[in-house]
Amino acid sequence: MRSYNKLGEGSDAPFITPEFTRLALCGAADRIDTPEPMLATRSCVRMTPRRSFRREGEEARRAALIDATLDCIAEGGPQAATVRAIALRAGVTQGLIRHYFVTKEELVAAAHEHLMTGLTEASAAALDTLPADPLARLASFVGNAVSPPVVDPRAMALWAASMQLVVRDQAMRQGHERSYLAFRGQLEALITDALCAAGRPADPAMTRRLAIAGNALLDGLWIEASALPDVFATDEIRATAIGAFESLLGLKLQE
Amino acid sequence: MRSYNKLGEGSDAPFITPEFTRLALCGAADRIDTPEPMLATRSCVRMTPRRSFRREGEEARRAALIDATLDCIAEGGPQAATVRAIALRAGVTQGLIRHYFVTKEELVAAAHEHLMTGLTEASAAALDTLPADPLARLASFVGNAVSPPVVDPRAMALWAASMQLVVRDQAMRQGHERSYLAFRGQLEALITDALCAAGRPADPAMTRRLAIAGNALLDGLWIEASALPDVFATDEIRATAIGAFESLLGLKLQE
DNA sequence: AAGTTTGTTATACGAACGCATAACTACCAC
DNA sequence: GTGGTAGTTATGCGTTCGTATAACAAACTT
Repeated sequence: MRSYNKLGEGSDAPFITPEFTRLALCGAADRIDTPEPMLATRSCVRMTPRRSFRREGEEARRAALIDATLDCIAEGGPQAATVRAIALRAGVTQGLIRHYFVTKEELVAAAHEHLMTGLTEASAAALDTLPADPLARLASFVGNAVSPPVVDPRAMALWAASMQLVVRDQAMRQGHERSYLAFRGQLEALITDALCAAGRPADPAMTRRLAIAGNALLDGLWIEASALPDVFATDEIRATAIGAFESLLGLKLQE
Repeated sequence: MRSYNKLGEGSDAPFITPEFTRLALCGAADRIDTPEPMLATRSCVRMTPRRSFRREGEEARRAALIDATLDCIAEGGPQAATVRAIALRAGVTQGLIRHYFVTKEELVAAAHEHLMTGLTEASAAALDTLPADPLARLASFVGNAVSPPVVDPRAMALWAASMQLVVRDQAMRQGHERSYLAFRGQLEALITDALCAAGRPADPAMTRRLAIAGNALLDGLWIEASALPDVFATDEIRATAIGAFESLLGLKLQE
């Protein structure tokens, strides 16, 4: 009857194996609140056998917990990332979280840092796969930034969750500023190269302003394409982005 | 000793009057958990007199509760918008929320709708105060969209909170799509007028693409200016936005 | 002025939460 | 094989949460 909170919210998710289901039932034992707490564990036969487990390395466990945390936040927002939901998703019991993170807040912070570094690293790594010609390079960079897999509802949800923290928490804001400036710096370098390749002047004040505007354009298109995937065709967003950059720079980036 | 959740998070906020403080203490009565629940209320003298109150109209109460909800979300995210915090902020006790909204979820939905309609209405009303000349009109519209008071960390926090819901909830997504298209439509009309005033062709396919790009540019600049107010000077963002629009449209919007 | 209505307060309840800790067992050294 | 260690599970605790409902009182009716 009472259901103000989603009980067993993930019980029908595809990743829930039978073992996890048993865990979920098992983990709910603190709700049963038995008057006699069954302290005679020695002589009492256990109805449910103790869950078997394997010892994983510390890095593997931490990574699994961080991934599970991000999954929970992406799916249900920060309030859905409870220690029980995270543990269920990571395939462990909730007590283990305390073994690797002294507090849940610390786990969330680690997850956020993992997310941010992953995004900037992915962006940097993508540069290597871009064509060498500066104009085609810029066009590819711009097009990729507004196409899948960069455009992704899950990433968008995580980004929105972190933005809430950014406006409130100074440390978060500093981290966000760092990653923002890093991305904008990449874009500015590409713009400078493209202008030079076209034999156009590349005044630093001008490229800075172009990078600010171009970055905002990419951010906005990324958000709208991720949040409203049905409103645009993928190639429409891509063509719009590249066309806008052509107008901004006064260059023809593609034929 | 235990403080994993912010108890009395707003107890030092300036809007907390002494009366509210008493309410906060009073409202915590369900923690005392007296063994005998003091049912003899008739013969028992009340230690704390019953809080006096005034009957407000339904609209006033609903508006106060909605405002309080938005304040809570803006300050501490969705998880900070508990019924107790909302009621404290609205100057009522928590039971009253149930009298106007059958569930907290309904209150949050009403708050979100109020936020969205307020934003779009403000944007539409601002059109009336703009200059009549189409080019100056577009320039003013663009500049205002990336300057205070539109640029505002509180609005940004609320927007980020709602975006989390947008990617998850279909009804939210439809509402977001509506308001997005409404704003983009305004911008497209301004762009069309500006192009015509300059004697330039205004092909619908072209103005649509310009509106998509221009909207994304404004969104991105608004987000970055709101989230990182220290990175930019206000007039830098403004000048960047107008300059970018000049490049996009191939027009001179200001001298 | 007394009675009625209903907006509002006060209190209680069960569920879920983060955290703490005891019990257990997989794995390693020897 | 036989401990020993520590990674992991199982369980409990106290708090806060959303919701439910009884008690009260401000405003309205007559």
